[in-house]
Amino acid sequence: MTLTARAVLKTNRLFRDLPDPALDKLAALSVRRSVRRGTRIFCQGDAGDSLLGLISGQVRISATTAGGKEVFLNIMEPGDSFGEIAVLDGNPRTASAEALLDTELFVVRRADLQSLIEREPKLAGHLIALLCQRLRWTSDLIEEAAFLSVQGRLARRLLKLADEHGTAEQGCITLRMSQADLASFMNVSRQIVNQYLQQWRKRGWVALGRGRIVLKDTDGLRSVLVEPD
Amino acid sequence: MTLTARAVLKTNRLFRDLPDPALDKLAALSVRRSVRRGTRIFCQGDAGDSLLGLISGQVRISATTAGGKEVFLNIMEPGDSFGEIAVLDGNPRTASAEALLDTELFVVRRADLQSLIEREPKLAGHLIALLCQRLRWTSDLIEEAAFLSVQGRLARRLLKLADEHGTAEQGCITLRMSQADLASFMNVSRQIVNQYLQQWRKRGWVALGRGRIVLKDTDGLRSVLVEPD
DNA sequence: CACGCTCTGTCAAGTACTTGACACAACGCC
DNA sequence: GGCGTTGTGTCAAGTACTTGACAGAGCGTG
Repeated sequence: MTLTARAVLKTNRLFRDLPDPALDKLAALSVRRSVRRGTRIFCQGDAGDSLLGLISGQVRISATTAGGKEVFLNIMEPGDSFGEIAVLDGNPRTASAEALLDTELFVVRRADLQSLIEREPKLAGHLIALLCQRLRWTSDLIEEAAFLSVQGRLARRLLKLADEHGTAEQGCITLRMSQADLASFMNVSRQIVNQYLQQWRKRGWVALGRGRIVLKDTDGLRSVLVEPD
Repeated sequence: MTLTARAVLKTNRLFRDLPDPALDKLAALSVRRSVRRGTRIFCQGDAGDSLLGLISGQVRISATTAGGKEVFLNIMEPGDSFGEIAVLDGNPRTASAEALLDTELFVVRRADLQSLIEREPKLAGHLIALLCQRLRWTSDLIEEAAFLSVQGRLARRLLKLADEHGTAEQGCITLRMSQADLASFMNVSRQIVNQYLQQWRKRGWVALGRGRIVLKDTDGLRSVLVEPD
C-alpha cells in the first residue's frame, strides 16, 4: 500500500499537526526515496542539504572516524525524522545514517524547509522541542558515561533500547540485537558485554539467544544502576 | 558603570539583533540579578522557569549526581545565555550553574520568552541555531569520549579551553585552571592528568604553575590527537 | 612571619577493560 | 545435507586507569 504524500507527512511527529495548506505545500515539495537494507543514506562530513523523514523500515545513526571505528548513536523508527541539525545550521553532517532494513523515506530540501519555518511558527516550535529532546538525550549519554560503571551503563542502555525498540510479551521484552552491535553502541569490547550478560543470565534477569536478548526481570537490571561506590 | 536594560540585551548573542520594539518590551520584562562568587544560580532537577543571560563574570555549568560526584560541562562567558533547554521544554534542569566569579545576570521568565518567540520569528531562528550549536558541542564530547584515548582527549580539551577561555601572549596561551578541576572536567583522576602534563612539560609543549597551564607548542599537542591505533 | 590551606608531583597496589585467540552453535544458501 | 558465515561463550596476557597515601611548593591571612 502506498500512501499519499500528505498522509505520509501526517505520520511524522514534526509535521503532523501543521495546518492543512502548509502540509499540502510541503507534500508537493518533498520527494519520496526508497533504499535497500544496508544502504548509506548519508555520510558524516557530507553537506547537509536535506531533512529525512522515516516512513517505514529502520535507520541506524552512527559516527565514524577516519580510522574506520564506529559508534552507534541512535536507531530511528517510522514517524521519526533525522538529519535536522545539518539542515538547520548549514554545516556538515555530524553522523552517518544507514538503513538497517529496506526503508522508505521522504526528503525535504533545506531551502523548502527554511521558507516553511518562516511562514509557520508552529513548525519552529516543534523543531525547538525536538532539538531540546535531542539535547537531553545526548546530555544523558554524557552523564551516563561519566557517572556509571560499564555494568550500570549496559543495564541502562538495555532498558532504554527495550523501551524504544523491544517487543513485549508476557512480561518479557525481546530485543533483536547482536552482542557485538550492543558493544559498539556502548563503545566497549564485545567480551565485556558478554561477561555481564552471563552474570545476569545466571541471576535469571535475562535470557540470551543468537541475535536476541530477552529482559525477564527489569527490576533486577534497574538495581545495578546505582553509582559505583 | 551600569548599562540600561536595553544595552544589556544588546550584549547578548540571542537577542542583540532583534528589532528595537521587541527589545524594549523584553527589557521591561527582564530582571537583573547579581550573585557573588560561589553562588549556585540553579540546581539540576529544579523547575526551569527562566532563561539566564550572562552580563559580566563567569559561570560554570556542571552535572551532579545523588552521590555528590560532579562533572564540568561548560564555562559561560559574558554574552552567552544558558538554561534554555528547561525553559523551552518545561522539564527540570539537566545541569547546575554556579558563579565562578562575582557575576551579573539578566533573567527572562518562561512565559515572557514564549510569548516573544511567537511574535518574533527571528528569535525562534536564533534559538534553533543556538540549540544546533549546543548539539554539535555535546556530540563532539561523546565522539571524543568514544574515539580518543585519555591523552588525546586531554590535549583536545586543553586546546579548546585555551581557545575559548585562555589569555594569549607572545605565542603562548595561559589557562587559569587547577589540575583537579581539569580532571573533573575530563572525568579522569587528577593523577593521570598530572602524568600526561608532565610528559608534555618534558617535551617543552606546556609549562605548569600553581593553578596555571601555559600552552607553548599547540602543534605538539595537536600531534597526539590521532586515534589510538 | 608563621600558619593553614590548596595545589602539585610522585609512588605503589589494585581493578577493570582490551586484545587476540579459539571452540562451538545457529542460520542461510546452494 | 554439507558448507560458509555470523554470532556466542570463554581463556589468558597485557594495558590503562583508579584509589590512597604522602611530601613539598605556593599563596593568603591573621
